[in-house]
Parts: sequence; C-alpha cells; structure tokens
Amino acid sequence: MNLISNLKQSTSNCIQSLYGINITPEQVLVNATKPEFEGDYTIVLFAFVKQLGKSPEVLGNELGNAMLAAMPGTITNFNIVKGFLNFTISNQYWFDYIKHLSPENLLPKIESPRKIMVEYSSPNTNKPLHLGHLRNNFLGWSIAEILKIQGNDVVKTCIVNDRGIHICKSMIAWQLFANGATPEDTNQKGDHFVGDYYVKFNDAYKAQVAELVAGGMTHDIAEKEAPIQKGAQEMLLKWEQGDDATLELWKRMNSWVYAGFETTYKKIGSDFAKTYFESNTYLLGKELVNQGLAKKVFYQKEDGSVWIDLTADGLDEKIVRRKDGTSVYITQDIGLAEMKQEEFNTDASIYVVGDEQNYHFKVLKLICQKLQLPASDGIFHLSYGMVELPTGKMKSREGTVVDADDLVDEMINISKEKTESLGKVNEFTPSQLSELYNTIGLGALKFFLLRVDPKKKMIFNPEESIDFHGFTGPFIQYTHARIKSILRKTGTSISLTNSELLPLEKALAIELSNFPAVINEAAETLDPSKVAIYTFNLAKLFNTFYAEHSISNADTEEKKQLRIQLGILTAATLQKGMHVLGIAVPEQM
RNA sequence: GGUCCCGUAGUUCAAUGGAUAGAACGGAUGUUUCCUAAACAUUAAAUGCAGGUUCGAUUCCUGCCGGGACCA
Repeated sequence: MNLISNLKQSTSNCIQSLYGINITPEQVLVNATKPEFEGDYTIVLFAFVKQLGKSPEVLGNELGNAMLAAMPGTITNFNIVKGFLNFTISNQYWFDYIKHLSPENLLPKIESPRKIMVEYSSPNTNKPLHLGHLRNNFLGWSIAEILKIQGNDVVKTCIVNDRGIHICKSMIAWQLFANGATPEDTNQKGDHFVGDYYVKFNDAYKAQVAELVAGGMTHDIAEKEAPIQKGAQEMLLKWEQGDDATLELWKRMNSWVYAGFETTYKKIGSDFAKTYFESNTYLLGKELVNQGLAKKVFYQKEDGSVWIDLTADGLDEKIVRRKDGTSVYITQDIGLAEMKQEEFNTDASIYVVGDEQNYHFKVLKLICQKLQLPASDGIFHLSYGMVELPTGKMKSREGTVVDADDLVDEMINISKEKTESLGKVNEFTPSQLSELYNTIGLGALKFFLLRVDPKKKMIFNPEESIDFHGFTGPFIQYTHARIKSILRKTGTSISLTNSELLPLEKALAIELSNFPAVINEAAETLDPSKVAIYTFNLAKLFNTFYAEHSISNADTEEKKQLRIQLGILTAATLQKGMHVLGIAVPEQM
C-alpha cells in the first residue's frame, strides 16, 4: 500500500478511535503540502470540522498526535495552519523507499485485471489520414498501453469504413480522369493517389452544379442532378448488387489505399490485433433489427421504416432501418458490437471516436442495452475533441486538412536539422541517425497531441512548427539521454547506505512515488495527458536537481550512490511514462 | 426548435470544492574552466459578465454574452 493510502486509512482509523465517528478513507483529502509551508503531505480538516463539532485547531492537534502514534517512524512531525494539517515524513521512510524501488517494480499490477477492447483509428478508404486521425491513433494506442501496463488484457481493433457513397466518388473520378493511371505509374502513395481522385470528384461536382445553376436550375436540384453525382450513386447501387466490374475496381482501389495506410501505421506505430471491414459487417445489423422488432425494442412505421423510441431516455426517436430496407450507420455498429463480443468476449469495449459522434454513441449503447446484447454495459465512447486550425475546422473537401504523412515527415526533418546543428551525435551511423530523427520528430508530434485533455478540442497552428523546447517530447527525451550519459560513466552497480536527503533529493523521491497513482488515474479517466504532464514534471524536477547537484562528483561516496539510484529510477520512470504515450526515449541525443 | 460541450496570462495548455490559480512558448534579465545549455535561474502577465450555494468557487446552480458540435 502506498503512503497516501496509508495516510487516508490511518486518518479514518484515528477519527474512529478518537471520536467514534466513521469517516471512510475515500473521504479523506490528502494533498502534497504547498512549498511555502512546512511538511510533505496535508490533510484538509474543514471537511470533518462540522461533523465532529471541533475547531480545526483542536481537531488538528488531537488527530496529529494520534497519527504520530499510529505511524511511528513514518510521520515525524505535524503542524496546523488554518484548517490544514501538515505532516512531515521521515527521512528514513524516503530513503528506504528509493532503496527498494527498482526499474522492475515501478508499477504494481492491479488485483483484478479485465479484458478490454480498444477500437481506434477507423479510417475511410477514400482519402489519406490527416491530423485528426493522428490524434485518434495516438490516443487509442496510448489508452491501450496504459491499460496494458496496469496488467489488463487489451485487444486493439480497427474498423475500416471501406464502403459507401464516398468511396464511389473516388472510384468514378478515377474512371473519368485517370486514364488507367496507378500509384506505381505516378510514384505516389496509394492513399494519397486515391484521395486525389476524391478531391477531383468534388471539383468536377462543384463545376457541374455551377453550370446547371447558370442554366437556370435551383441549387438544391442541381446538386442532385449533377451527372457525376448521379454516376456515384449508380455505382453504389451496382456495388450493393454485387456487380463484378464495380467490385473489382473497388477492391483494386482499396488495395492501393491499404498499402498506403500500412506504411503510415508502421511509421507512427499503430497496430491492431484485428481489423474489421464494414463491407463484411454491414449486413449483420439487419438481423439484429429483426430480433429487436420481435422483442418489441423497435417498432415499424406505416411506410415500413423501423425506429426506436428513446424519448424516455431523454433522446429522440431514431431510425434503425430505412423504408427501402437499407441499413443506416447505427445498424452496422450494432452488428459490429455483437460480432466483436462474440469473437473476443471482453469485459469492456472502448471506442475512440470524435466528439461529433457523442449522440450516436449514446444511442448505440442504449440500443445494445435494450437488445440485451452481452457486455453492452461495458461499451464506452472515448470522445475526443476535434483538432482545429486557427481558421476553424479542417475540411478535406476544401483542401484545408493537415496531411498526416506530410506532418510526420516535416517533424522528422526538423529534428534532423536541429540534431545536426547541435552536433552531439557525430559518431552515429546513418541508420542510427535516421532512427534518432524518427524518435525525436515523432516524439515531439505525439507529445504535442497527447499532452492535452482528450475531451477538449485543440488548436494546431501549421504556421508555427511544433516546439522542441519546454513542455515537449524532446525535452523529456533529452533529460533521459542526459541521465543515461551520466550512468554510462558512473556505472549502475551500487550499494546504498543511509544518508540524509537534501530537499531536491527528497522531492525527486516523492515525485517518483507518485507514478503508480498517475498511471491509475490516467487509466480510470482514459486520459494520457495525465501521464504526459507527470513525465514533464518529473523531467523538469530532475533538470533542476541536475543543475544544482553533481552526481559523479558528489561530496561523498554515499551521496554519489544515492544519486545514481535516483538517476536510474528517474530514467526508468521517464522511459515507462513515455512508452505508454508511444514515444521512445533515446540513449543519446 | 431541441440536446450537449467549451470560454483561464499575448498564445497553447494545467488546476479530484481547498492555502498566494500552475506550466510552456513568446517578452525582459542572467548562468558554460565542473556529469549533454534540446538545460537552469530571476522577472512582468490571466479565471467572459451578473447573481446564488459554501467556512472556502476556475470548479457546483441560475441568467446573460461569446464560440462549437449534434438531433430533426
């Protein structure tokens, strides 16, 4: 049990034995003591003052003395300022703490691991990945790793939206404008190649609409009558009828896209235990709709369309099957939920999907619950905010998207220039250099996107490149590399003897001890930014320590040993923290 | 029309109802005979507006103003 839990439990026990009143450990608020006051941890007394009918001073004294007796050797002193009871923790406690900590036991495994699915990425096959997808990919991967490092069994999955009208748009544009060209001919990445035809479709479509409007047609009708739009719709119909030529073209173009995606996924580190394709799953939901009709979860209107009434749950009525019998988006998701559950039988299923779909997922979960699908209570929508440009939302049709591959390449380039200008790794081989540039460039990008609370929308300014200084990935990578550089010189076999910790040494010990709680909180709230902020604070604290105290030239041998141990533990904690963010830390940079 | 989310230094982000609202970038000023200056130190700078609940509100409630998303 960690110190903070002990303090809470002990406070609860002491209040029980002093006053006979039951306060649960969870009700006890323990904070780190503010630097301007004496002490390490603070218990906020105000919460109990009224219930216990004591003044904060009297309560503080009685509780303080009882705690002193309850945790001998750990608590050495206490003081009371207003309603705050500050405890000083013994030097011996912290010394023993870091003595027994090692890179192998930084994180205790949780007692009751669960099997959890994380679905993320979810690309469309009509265009390449953009900045928004990067946030999704990094978040999904990180959440999965955070849950995994706790000891859970995690399955990463991906659903590819590989069918529908948007795919047909790229297909028809290719037929019309490509003259049979392929990605190989044009030396282009397949996803970009196909994406270009999606853009070409929209350009042609706009031109045709404008022409029709000029000829006297209203805008609304022109949008429906534009020949290229009609062509796309006919193509969709043919696809659904299983027309051979259409299916062949569809498979061919999708295969180009998958090759492109694979390159990008490999580069950014996304991986999946299983990839689902909507073209394989979209029919399944229909059967569940029939079952739902039989169970009277759904009802049919006169025109034949099928609905669910969610007004009792504070939502609207929602269509689940069109009058022509075709499935809607949510029907497919019901089918997919069932399919995943059958295959993996997980306790929980986390969907990493943008917050524009909040309503959709509320409905999905409710429907699954009402259909009594297994584990539908475990459905959780990890809703993240959009990445916006200073000018507003990114729109692929208007060419205002920040392309994922371009951005990744740019970041790697900047890290190359920066590294070269510093000239610290001149002895690296070309392949080591290239790996380092990747590590740093991607580290900067991933950290930038993960350091913000996922729920909040974030703004990305393409005019200003992502920083390599301050609250950034490279800052932490640098701190790690510097520690490793020291450890290469001092060696890492050490023997610790008792010594009095200096304030910065103690501060490091306390910060290191917070790591498990941070991981647990990040897992509970599904928020990697907690880990990002923690690793930054730890690195910053170590840098302050580094500037203040020498490790290899410490005054005494026992100090040197102690500081080497702090270095080992800090480096290992930074490495683990960054790992769950998908960021590698170099030995040298 | 209905539902939901968001307004914190110049900018991008923090702050389970707790002490004097933290960081980073940008601005100003310093630090390299000594373990990597992608670093460290000092400094100026903010809770949209008006009420309410509370010992205590950036946080909870109401209204307003401003931005965004979704449903039909």
